[in-house]
Amino acid sequence: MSFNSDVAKRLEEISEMLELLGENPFKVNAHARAARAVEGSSQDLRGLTDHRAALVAIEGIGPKIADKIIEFAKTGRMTEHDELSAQVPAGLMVVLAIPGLGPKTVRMLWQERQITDVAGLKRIIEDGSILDLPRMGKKAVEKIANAIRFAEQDTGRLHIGVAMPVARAIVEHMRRVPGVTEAAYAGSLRRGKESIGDIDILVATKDPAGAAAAFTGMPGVLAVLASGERKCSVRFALEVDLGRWEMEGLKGDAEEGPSVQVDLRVVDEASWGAALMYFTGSKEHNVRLRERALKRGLTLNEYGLFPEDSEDTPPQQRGVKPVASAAEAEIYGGLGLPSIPPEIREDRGELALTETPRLIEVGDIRAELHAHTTESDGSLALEELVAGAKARGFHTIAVTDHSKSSAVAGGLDVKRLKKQREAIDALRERTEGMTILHGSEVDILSDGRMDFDDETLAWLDVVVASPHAALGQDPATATNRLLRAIENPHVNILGHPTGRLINRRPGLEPAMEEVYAAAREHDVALEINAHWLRLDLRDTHVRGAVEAGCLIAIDCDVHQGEDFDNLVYGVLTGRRGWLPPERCVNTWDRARLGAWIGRKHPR
DNA sequence: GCCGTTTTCGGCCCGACTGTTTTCAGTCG
Repeated sequence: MSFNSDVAKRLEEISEMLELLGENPFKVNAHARAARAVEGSSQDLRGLTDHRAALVAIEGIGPKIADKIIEFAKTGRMTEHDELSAQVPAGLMVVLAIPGLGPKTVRMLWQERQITDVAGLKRIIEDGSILDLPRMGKKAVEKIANAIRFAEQDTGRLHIGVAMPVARAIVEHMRRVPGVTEAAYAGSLRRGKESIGDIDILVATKDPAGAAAAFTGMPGVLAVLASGERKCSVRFALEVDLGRWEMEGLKGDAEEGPSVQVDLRVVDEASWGAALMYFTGSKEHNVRLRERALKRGLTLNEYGLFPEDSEDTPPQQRGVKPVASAAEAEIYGGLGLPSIPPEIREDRGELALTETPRLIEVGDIRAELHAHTTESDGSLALEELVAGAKARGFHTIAVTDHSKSSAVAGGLDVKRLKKQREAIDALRERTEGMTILHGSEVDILSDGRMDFDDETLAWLDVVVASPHAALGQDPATATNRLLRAIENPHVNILGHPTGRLINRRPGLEPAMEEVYAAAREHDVALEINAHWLRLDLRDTHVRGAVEAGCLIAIDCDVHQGEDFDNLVYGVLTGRRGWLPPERCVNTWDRARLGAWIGRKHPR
């Protein structure tokens, strides 16, 4: 785990333990916020621990928390964390993680019945003694029991590539419901996060009851969790195809199969923009917007931006006319801000923008530079791959089958490479309008050596260098390994730099600042591998790389035809990293891209 | 515990839903 993640985890735990001890809620929130600031930071905070002022300069980190971070860097411990851990049983944190059980209830269970873990909670549910506690009726207890059951089989967050098709299908379903004038998905999915907790669907309609009925009654609904006038929640069945990664680590109820919670919010058309903004989040972004509104004598809620007054009743209930409400852009404008793209609404500096940034879009991408054929572990023949790239309007496709060390993936040795070159030359003869580059996804061996000698690397048209094995090595070794690959004079792109698989394995944890600096110096593009199981670089790394002046490549790592469709996830990740199109080599025209690649492969 | 274009002290976002209540507390997003 990276230093930032380690620190964030401890700060988050401090926040939760303080909450269970009944501490000041603002102190609790301050730690939670600091944890998010640390987790979301694009720089490795370990490098800042010699400069206290630099830590304190980060929003959400003050002098006290800075000292805790410094202590952790020096000693590997946080005294406050240790002291709190001695007071709060570890099992209580697991109980707190059960949806529907909040700090007040868990604290009450702990104090009144000495419950310190899930097993204890199950025991008093089974013997019925939980019913004697305040606010614990039959229905409440049944809900808790269901939540425990689901939590025990829950796999955590859902990959964006699994959630997105489901959300799109539900939005289409809701659009066809009579009376519905607008439908969209919101939440972390709209922000393009790599994984999501649940799916948020928003509709505008004149017939809320009809929309709710159409939602709770649609095919795929396994259970209705809540059903109100403005909000419904259901558990929805998932069909998951992990393709060449066999299904592992993603499981659901044994009988029902994997599922996801989907929330429907029903709003009036007039407040569509305010509602979409509110339900898109992030929570931190929204809080900042509300604070900003208050400073300007306004109040912001999911119904609109209103003039501030001292009444207790919310303005929309008193017929107060909003300053803005129908469109997101109007509300940002009313707050003196440019429109902020959903992907960067994370309270990571976006509210200081004076104009809407031009971030990369799917339509900007003109080339795929990382693709496999049946020669290694792809399922597309050479001709099919090139046809697929052409169908998407690309001007360049790079054929980059695995190198010889990736034996299980059918990696090519030099002899097979030469033969492949003949086939590519022949295909070039009969292909118009498409530049076909003959490259290789060359293994970066565990010590940083490349899987081919320099002569072979130079002979290839393009080289994507990727780590595939020894992904558990320590950070220092991993850093040297990647730096050595970047320094090779024939490497164009560093492929999936960390080798992580989301929710599956953490991958390498190199010193990213050093990787950025070397990549910039040696003119190597860092890849955003667009497969939704990888998204590697991840969003925060992209932000760091962009700030460090690096070039980025967004590649689908095509193994089968559908993989081209993963481009959207790579682009979303780029947008979350504030990536402008000109810094992504896949957006360049044929000549510029060819010249950039060719500098390392002279003919 | 953090923060400051009214502040270095006194604030800290806002509303819906649920279940257990008879006016509201807790949770969630």
